[in-house]
Amino acid sequence: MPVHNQPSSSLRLSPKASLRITKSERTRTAILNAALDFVWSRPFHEMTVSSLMASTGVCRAAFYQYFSDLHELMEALLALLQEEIYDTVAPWLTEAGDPVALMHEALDGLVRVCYERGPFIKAISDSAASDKRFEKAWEQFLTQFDDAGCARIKADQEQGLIPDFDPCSVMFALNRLNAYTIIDAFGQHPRKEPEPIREALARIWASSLYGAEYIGTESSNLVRT
Amino acid sequence: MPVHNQPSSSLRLSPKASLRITKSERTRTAILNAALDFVWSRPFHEMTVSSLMASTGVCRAAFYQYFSDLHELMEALLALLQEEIYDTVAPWLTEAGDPVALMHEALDGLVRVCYERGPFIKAISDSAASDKRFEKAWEQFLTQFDDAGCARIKADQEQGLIPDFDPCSVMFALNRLNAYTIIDAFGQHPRKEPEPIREALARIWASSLYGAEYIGTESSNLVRT
DNA sequence: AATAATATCTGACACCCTGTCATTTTACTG
DNA sequence: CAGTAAAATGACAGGGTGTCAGATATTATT
Repeated sequence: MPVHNQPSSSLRLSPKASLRITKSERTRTAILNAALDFVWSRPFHEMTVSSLMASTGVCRAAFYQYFSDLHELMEALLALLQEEIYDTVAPWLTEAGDPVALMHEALDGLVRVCYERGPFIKAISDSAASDKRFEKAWEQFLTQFDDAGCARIKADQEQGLIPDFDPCSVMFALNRLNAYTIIDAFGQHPRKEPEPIREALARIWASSLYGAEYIGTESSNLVRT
Repeated sequence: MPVHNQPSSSLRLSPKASLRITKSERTRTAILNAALDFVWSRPFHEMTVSSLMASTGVCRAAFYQYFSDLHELMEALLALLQEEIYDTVAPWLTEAGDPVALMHEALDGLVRVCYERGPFIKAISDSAASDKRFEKAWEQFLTQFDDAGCARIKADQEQGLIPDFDPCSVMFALNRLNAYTIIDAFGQHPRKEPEPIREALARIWASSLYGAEYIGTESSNLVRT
């Protein structure tokens, strides 16, 4: 078993903390963990139901008791990622406070989390290329941030903090910037260094939204509410 | 056969203008055209050697006389796209002149071409998810623009037109911005409207590189050399 | 603790796609 | 209009998928 400097085990699932752990729960978790292990070190397109079930010790056909196919499994994993990322960037999206500082914090957190999960996120994105249903799930994952970010821009535009432009298309573009810069930079071994990537994203977001003077990480003097 | 407002036939290949058109050339072109037709209306992952050869009238096994697999075929198509796109954006990358105006022209052309080829470009990108070799070709395709754009930024930084930041990571990010914004916006039917996308990209590039005052399409007053 | 009921697992099957090969058919060349 | 080289063909093995009836293990009941 290959060793990596960032063990995928950090994302391994532990069985639910319920009193009775049914065999079903254990098997399902074993399959999810086998998938997480797999995509940490090998590309998604090499993952087969056979290879996955081989590493759980359960017969291949049992897989279909838990997932209708590999893409449904990936959908379960995407849900985990979605939650983790949303928690990280939520402050800029929803909370009141200095918008520039919150934006920088959101980008910091995003880069940190996605650097950790790099190859896993790439696997998610890759698997969207080969399944209509999952492609829609991935699209919705991105759209969620489009909508939330768009609302945030609108709010800041009303306060005069952001110049008047079409918030939807700019947010659409900035979210693809983040998603795919991160996937291309952190999706394969060896991953690129996170710090220059964070700086590049921060620069682009800051200058596009709030203007050149807010490019640094330090918080602005803009006070809200 | 479904009808689209942007016929894929605009990209169809015609047999080379040589005196003798061998049967081999005709078959090869027929396969490439079958692939172009296919990916215009259906996702790449549904494309099979069988389905392709069925629409050429030639036996499936003949496919392997021309390409070792579907991804090698896609590599041939990527080469076409690469040429077309490079020609469009080359002015900003290489020529002397007002850098801001040239950048806007490059983005104009890029959006125009990629809107035309939308679903085809998405097929290229999708196919990179399922083959190590082709993934490298796609990566090189992007890296080519990273390198050229990075050199351009450096040159403009030396002239004081662009502030001092790490040109490589910013160019890396801006190219992913373009590539995947375009793929997500124009890759499926119905495609998004091109104009708002163009504006969003232009705004982000202009403000990130040259500053907020050069966001409009009109050329700047900066004169070079 | 024994047994009934239910949940989980299993091996075997048909299906589809791939890539290869010996062979046949077709096209180019002199 | 041959003769040779190129192209196309059908058949094959290999490997992956998803399903099912039947076997086995787990849980619940008395």
